[in-house]
Amino acid sequence: MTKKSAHDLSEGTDREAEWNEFLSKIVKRWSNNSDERKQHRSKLRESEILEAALRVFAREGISKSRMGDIADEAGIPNSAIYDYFSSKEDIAYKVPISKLAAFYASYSERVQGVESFYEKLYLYLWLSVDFSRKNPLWARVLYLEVWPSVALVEDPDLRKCIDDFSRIILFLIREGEAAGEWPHVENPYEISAILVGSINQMIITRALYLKPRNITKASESMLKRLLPLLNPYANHNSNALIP
Amino acid sequence: MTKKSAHDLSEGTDREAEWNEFLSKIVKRWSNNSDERKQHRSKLRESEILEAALRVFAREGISKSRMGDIADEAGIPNSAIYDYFSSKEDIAYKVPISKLAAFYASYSERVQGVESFYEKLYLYLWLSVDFSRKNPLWARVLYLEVWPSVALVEDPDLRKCIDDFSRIILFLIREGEAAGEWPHVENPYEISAILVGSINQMIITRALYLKPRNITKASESMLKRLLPLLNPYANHNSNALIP
DNA sequence: ACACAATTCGATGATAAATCGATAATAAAT
DNA sequence: ATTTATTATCGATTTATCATCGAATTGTGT
Repeated sequence: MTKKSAHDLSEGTDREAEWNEFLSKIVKRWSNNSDERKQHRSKLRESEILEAALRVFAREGISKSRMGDIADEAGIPNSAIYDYFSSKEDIAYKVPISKLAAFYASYSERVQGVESFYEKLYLYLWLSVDFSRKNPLWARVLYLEVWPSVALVEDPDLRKCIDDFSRIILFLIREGEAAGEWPHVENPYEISAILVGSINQMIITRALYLKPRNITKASESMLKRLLPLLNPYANHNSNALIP
Repeated sequence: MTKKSAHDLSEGTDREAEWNEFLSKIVKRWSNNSDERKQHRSKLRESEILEAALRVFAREGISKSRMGDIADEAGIPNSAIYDYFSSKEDIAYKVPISKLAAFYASYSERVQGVESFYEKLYLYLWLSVDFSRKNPLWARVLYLEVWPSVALVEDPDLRKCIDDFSRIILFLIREGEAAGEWPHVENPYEISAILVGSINQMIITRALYLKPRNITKASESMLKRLLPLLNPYANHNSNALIP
């Protein structure tokens, strides 16, 4: 701790408040999507199309998926898709956003009560693996097709939504440093790249080859190797954290 | 070293020979592509199309690139492309293969004389960054569009070619262990995923945002952090290695 | 110079994305 | 309950791009 201990409590609370605001902004930004339709059946159909598209994209890959395939999968005529989405691109981008929003919301909920920034960070990465395990079709589309090429993408929403993933990590690294949980981080981008790259690589490998079989265990092992890079001297023990 | 020292030399040589054969097989497999054309102008045109396609893919992204764009870029009529490539997919996959082959060849040459497996591994990863720095258009297409989705790809050549990238790393990890350069590696796939994922994440970030500015320096810093994961106790110094 | 093979490219067909407007379903107003 | 206005649906059509084919052109060996 480099801070004066007299200030620790209040500063800690401020920091906590700042973090909560930061996170809830992100959650809110992506939560209330597509509330523009007036009739109920319409909202229903929109999400049906999204889900059908997800299945088709995961099966065929985005580029080989035809609008007709999606329409067939949803049991509607081809042209009906265009009543909801302006183009194939449009639908390809809204599919991942809708679930990534759910991920942010889920994390926001589960991180409540987690005290240290180390554990917040651990939970974040752990949950991203867990979420992709529970949504394998989505993971396939997002990690194999959309994420890598996000900058080629024109849709600014999708881009922001994915950029937020790393923004959260960088925020946590900085806050943990400010809170004195680990020493000064020379290059937060480097450690962030290591964390995101390694975890995503594991998710990708799993999506492609079904290896490692038990990705939860594998990711826990990996995180316990990588997070100590933040503080090589401390001996964090987060066994108790993960449910 | 756990080996009997009486055998060190001969075993080392065997190991070296095995490694050389392993590597040269990979190099050879991808080197002599497309020597089927009889006339010289034809070979020339084929590579002109490939280069034009690379420029267009890097500019527009593969899915938005039209065959007409590639034809215009190469200054030839649309249909001429089909004299060389069977489809848009076909050309999209041959573009990355041709340069990845050059990377393997380049590594094979430069690794000659490098003694330790630690240094061989360091050089490999370092060179992959350097190669992408020198071929930014290719890096953009390979890392952002082709690599992640390689398993969705039907072309078995491309898939094998990219799988070889990780195979080399795994081979080096195992050989380095067998040679006694580091202790038993519990899960080589984990460390391989960390190395590949982190380095690729850096290359991707560079391709997308031009950050970090000096990717060579950044990758050296990253590798010096990550490779010690192989042997937390030793103090390798590879400063002298990199030119 | 000739025959033969390799290569080129414009015309054309096939496939899939995207549009449009007539019709149907729902909600709102009286 | 009936009419009216709004919203939603879908078949027919248009547009764009991929891909093919074969006649014309160019290069090669004798």
